[in-house]
Amino acid sequence: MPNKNPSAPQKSALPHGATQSAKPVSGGSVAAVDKVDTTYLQTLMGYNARRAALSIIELFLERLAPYGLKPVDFSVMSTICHNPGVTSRQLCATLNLLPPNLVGLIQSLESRGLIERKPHPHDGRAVGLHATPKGQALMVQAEQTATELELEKTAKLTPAQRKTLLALLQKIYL
Amino acid sequence: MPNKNPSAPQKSALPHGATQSAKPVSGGSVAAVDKVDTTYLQTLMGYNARRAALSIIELFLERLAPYGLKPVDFSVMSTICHNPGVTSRQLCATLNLLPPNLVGLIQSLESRGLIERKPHPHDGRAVGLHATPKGQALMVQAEQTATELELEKTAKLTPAQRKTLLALLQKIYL
DNA sequence: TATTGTTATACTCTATAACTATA
DNA sequence: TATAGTTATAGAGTATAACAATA
Repeated sequence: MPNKNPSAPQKSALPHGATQSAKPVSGGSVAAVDKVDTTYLQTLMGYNARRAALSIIELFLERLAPYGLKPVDFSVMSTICHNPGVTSRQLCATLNLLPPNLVGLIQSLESRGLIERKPHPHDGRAVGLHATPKGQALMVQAEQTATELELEKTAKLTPAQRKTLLALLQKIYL
Repeated sequence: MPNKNPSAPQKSALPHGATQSAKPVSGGSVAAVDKVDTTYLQTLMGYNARRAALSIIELFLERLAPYGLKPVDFSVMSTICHNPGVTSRQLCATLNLLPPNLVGLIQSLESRGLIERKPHPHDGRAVGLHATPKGQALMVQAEQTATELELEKTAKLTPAQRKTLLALLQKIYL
């Protein structure tokens, strides 16, 4: 029984105006769809957040390609820059990544001369990650490019709406 | 030259209080990071939207698993239910999918008896997709489960904030 | 015993090129 | 010539299990 409370309206997974017992049009109900209705999906936060994120990431990939940075590379490099000495494990916890998937990424950044690995002061197991001057210089440019691209993609929003949107999104995942 | 306008403050990709010319602490600057600072990433819409989406999708996968539906399966089935006779090409355009990736998905839904393929009324190349009674019944339940799960994940938001968030996200990708 | 970092590997998701049948 | 649907396949992203070194 989908409706425990009959007074509360529920979504129906049926076309507008249709009911569960509605019969098909005579001849087999083969009408063409002119405009696709996505009313229901647009009520889902997961759907809208994903579509918005992918829309921004699409442009991100294009604009950040000259820096050789994809979204995850960018967020890792940025976090290292702003947190010198951060460990892999801390990056995983902060950015919601899995340790095995970070290994190759860190090695790549190191071989490009963007970061350095130094022994951790207290913990012999851990390794502190530090951006090199080259890495820092790259990220100053990359972060500016990212910020600009984001302002373009959110051009329909006022500064106040943009601030509101950021705060509300963080209420979901933080 | 990163700053065309020196009077406009810019993000620096450097730790708080640090400057490009700041020298490392004596001994090699090997201080441990206690709390990771993500201030900059949190100013990016792409980052926040992605993190929020993944947070919701994580629970979505768990709750919708009994229905055998993953996010894309769900959005496809839902769109077919609400738009009887919709074509694959229309689904691709609406949901931002690529045709080759939809083929196996449609075949799977058909072999499960959730949808039927009927000839298109005007276009001999196209195929109209229709949810079977079994598929419709499944989606009534699945959509209710999805809606409930979303309300849980957005529990920190007021109904007004939730509505605002949906509208603002759509301003980005629509 | 628990944790950091690592290796190997499997699985899923996404993207590209090329083909057919019809418009 | 253009479009709908399909096939095959490659690449990227994400996941689990297990191991060595250190706490």
